[in-house]
Amino acid sequence: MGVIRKTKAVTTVLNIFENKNEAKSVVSLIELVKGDMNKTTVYRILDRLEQDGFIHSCNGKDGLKWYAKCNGCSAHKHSDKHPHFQCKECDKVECLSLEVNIPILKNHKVDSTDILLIGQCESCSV
Amino acid sequence: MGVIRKTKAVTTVLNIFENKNEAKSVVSLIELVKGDMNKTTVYRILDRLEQDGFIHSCNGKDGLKWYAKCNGCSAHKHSDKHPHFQCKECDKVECLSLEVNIPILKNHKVDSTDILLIGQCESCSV
DNA sequence: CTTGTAATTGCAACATAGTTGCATTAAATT
DNA sequence: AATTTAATGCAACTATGTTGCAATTACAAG
Repeated sequence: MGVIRKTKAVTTVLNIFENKNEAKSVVSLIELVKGDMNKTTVYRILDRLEQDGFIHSCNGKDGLKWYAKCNGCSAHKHSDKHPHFQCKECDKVECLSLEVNIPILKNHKVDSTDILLIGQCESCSV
Repeated sequence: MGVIRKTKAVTTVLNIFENKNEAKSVVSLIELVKGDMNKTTVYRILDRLEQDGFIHSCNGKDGLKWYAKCNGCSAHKHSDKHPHFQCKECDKVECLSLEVNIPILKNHKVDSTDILLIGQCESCSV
């Protein structure tokens, strides 16, 4: 299941993440590849790439989904549980290499976390 | 600015939060008061109540907005920066009274956090 | 290199969440 | 009771994301 074919569209999307190690919102990705492929295709490629561990997603402050390249992930082991930062001025999302330790909750099984820090990025806090 | 009038619609929404101290998604609120008021009104009332510190919002795992009653907040001081928990089975959102301490980030001004723990709630982890 | 098949894509239509403008209604102040 | 202005309803709209299906294409097998 889940063979990923190296189509032109997949290559295009992968290149975007390879060339610049930067998180991208789905909306901006669709805009970026407009003309090369359909928005449906973008959604489907992102799903596949995420399932196979090439990229990971997080929710931005406005409820929009962002994607970024994974470091050290595969379809089997997803080690990308890092927090993210979003600038409230320019909206840019960054992956943070931080450990945030969450206290154990009784009566709850926690199996993932969504941690987003919101504020001003370096360029915007002048 | 921002005078909140005690209209029938506002009272209805406030009662929902007073009677049961439980987070509600906007969608479920609209459904709950269908017949009593328009969905536009629901969105606008939620905005006003949040601005005035009666309720606070958080983003669920699917990017949907959830609201819950504030404890100890006002329009001037918003002390509700607690994390939330969402059950991946039943989707229910709970406020957690936990302190999660975030390491200081150099080059970033952090002024709020969005922390969502995802897993199984008590009723669903049988 | 050709062929078979299953993954991938495009497209149009749809679904859902949320917003806006404007005319109407109704709190609350006098 | 009259006045003022916040609040509401409604319809139309925007944006994000999904689905079904026919057409295309990667790629493995011969």
